[in-house]
Amino acid sequence: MDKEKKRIVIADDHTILREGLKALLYLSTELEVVGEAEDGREAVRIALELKPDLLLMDLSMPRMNGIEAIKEIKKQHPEIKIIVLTVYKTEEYVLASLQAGADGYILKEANHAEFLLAIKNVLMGKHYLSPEISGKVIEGYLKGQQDQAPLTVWDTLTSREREILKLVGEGYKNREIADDLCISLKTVGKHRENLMKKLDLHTASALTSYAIEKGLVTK
Amino acid sequence: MDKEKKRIVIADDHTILREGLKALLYLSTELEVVGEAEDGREAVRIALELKPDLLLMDLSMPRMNGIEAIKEIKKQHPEIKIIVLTVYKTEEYVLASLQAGADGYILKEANHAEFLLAIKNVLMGKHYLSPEISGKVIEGYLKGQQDQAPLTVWDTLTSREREILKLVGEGYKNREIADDLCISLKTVGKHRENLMKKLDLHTASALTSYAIEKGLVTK
DNA sequence: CCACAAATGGGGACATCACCTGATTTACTT
DNA sequence: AAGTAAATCAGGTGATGTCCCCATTTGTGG
Repeated sequence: MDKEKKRIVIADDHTILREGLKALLYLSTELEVVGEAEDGREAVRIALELKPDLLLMDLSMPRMNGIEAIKEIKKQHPEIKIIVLTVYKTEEYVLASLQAGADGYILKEANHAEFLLAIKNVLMGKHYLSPEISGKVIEGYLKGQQDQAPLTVWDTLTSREREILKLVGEGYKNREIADDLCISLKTVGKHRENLMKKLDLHTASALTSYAIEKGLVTK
Repeated sequence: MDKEKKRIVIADDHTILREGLKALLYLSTELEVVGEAEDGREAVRIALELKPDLLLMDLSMPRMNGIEAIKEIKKQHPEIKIIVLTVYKTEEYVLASLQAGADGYILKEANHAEFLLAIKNVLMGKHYLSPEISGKVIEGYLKGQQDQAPLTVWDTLTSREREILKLVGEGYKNREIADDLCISLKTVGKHRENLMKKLDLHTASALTSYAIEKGLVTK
């Protein structure tokens, strides 16, 4: 096909999985792993820097979850193909991933062959969904077209607020969050303030509690 | 060393991880993957059937968890070496694994080199624990050998401290906790201080996080 | 083009908390 | 009877967080 190998980046917080995938992809003559990331933010940075052909992305990662990372990357470089590689087989994750711009969605219970098939398809510009989930997604996708009025408090949060909430939930203090996101301490405090107002919570602990309850925290 | 390759079985519910590990181990001339299992029950069956030199075991698997599987296997064939490969880095899992008879414990965030090192050590009859967890565990484990006393940090907490921790986890502030328990604000602060010292945590959020993780919060 | 929301930041008052120094009382163990 | 751990409380300092005020920039939709 191509003379050049396709350049791939792997984003997953489990090093041993990344190394395994590398070894797996190393067996292929058409693919080459050029970078790795162990959290969402790093994934965005590496993707924008290396501009790989394909990005394999886990969903639950520290610091920034996969969905946000996908949005960020796709916004700036829609040509970078992204395949979600996760354990979640429920609709909400699949839909959220697709809406964020993912080109493929495969489960960690997939085998080598399916894995390569997904990569091949996505690199050719097609989409790929694991057979286990494709069924339920299509109906949900079609159904989700007409109605749209969930509007829970959760839905009123901006993506940045969710990002801060996740970090608060992981126990970071404002100073650390500010340094991590390269924004002012005041801004973090402001987001936190807005979060507490929207959620009607009044302590850091309550925010943490909420974040964990919402499944925002990886750990 | 040996003329024959060491025979290894991998038990993990994520196929892609198993395949990745196989590819990784395939690079070694001394190791050979002879079997796989995707849940605990299967792991027991395969292990007893193939009697491998080494078993790599995930902890969270369908049907039967890794701990139970380890106990079962070790009961019948103590000579089969078992390394736990998991995402959990909390003491309780480590201790439970060791008590069940595991010979090694490594995290999925370990890299290739550490992974091979662990395998090599365990195959030579030694034990191996990931550096990230070895510190806190070794003391607790060794200590737990002679005297029956505190096995985990958790066990060093007094009942009052657990009571405060629960309330912290539910998002109450010190003033509220004090009123609730009819004690001084200072006393609540002291308990919190002791808790943080014992648990090596440094923010209210981190305490909350810990409390929830420990299942202390009902809600 | 204008309005609005989202994200960014600053100032400042005040509350809360983290972390240290002590202390006393009670109760259980040796 | 002495020793020890648990639980209670006090004082203090500096860090952190809460919650108001305000502003600017950017993008998106009417």
